[in-house]
Amino acid sequence: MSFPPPQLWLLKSEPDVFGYPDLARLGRERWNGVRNYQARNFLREMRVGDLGLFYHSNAKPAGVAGVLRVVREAYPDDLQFDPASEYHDLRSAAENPRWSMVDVEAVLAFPTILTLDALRALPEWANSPLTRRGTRLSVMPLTPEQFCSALAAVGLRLEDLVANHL
DNA sequence: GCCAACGTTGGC
DNA sequence: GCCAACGTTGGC
Repeated sequence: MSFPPPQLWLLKSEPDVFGYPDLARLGRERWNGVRNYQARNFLREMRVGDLGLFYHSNAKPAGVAGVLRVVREAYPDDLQFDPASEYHDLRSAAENPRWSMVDVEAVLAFPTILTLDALRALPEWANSPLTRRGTRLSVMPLTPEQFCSALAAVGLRLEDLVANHL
């Protein structure tokens, strides 16, 4: 794999608002609207080339729908200064923006949704904020074991992902 | 700095 | 639609 090795992430979105198929159609999009400091800090750690799982929350079924890649590192979230947006933040100053976004591109749609139940069945995911009760973090780092076990659970291999889609 | 009230997340 | 769990706000 390339050097430095990419960091791995999981990013949640509600598919009724923006789902993996929307990203696949657009090719590339801003990941904006994150309004939680811990999640924002993870966005700021992302580097071009990092890979992420696109997770559908508040969905039937909830689960991972595809793989994405970071194509632009953190810069000010456009919506915080948009009065028409529900993500408008009056307390965010233009000279010191409070919220960040990255740009991501679609890499690969999972052949089927990897459901939350299926993730819970994977030992690698036992301690993830995703599966732990009561945590609502919308952007989180993944271990290589978590990432690869999720791929494997839908019949994908990291080598194939790298060879065919990156 | 405490903490009650409130708003949001997100599975069910 | 319910509601548990959590983060944020704001009075004190």
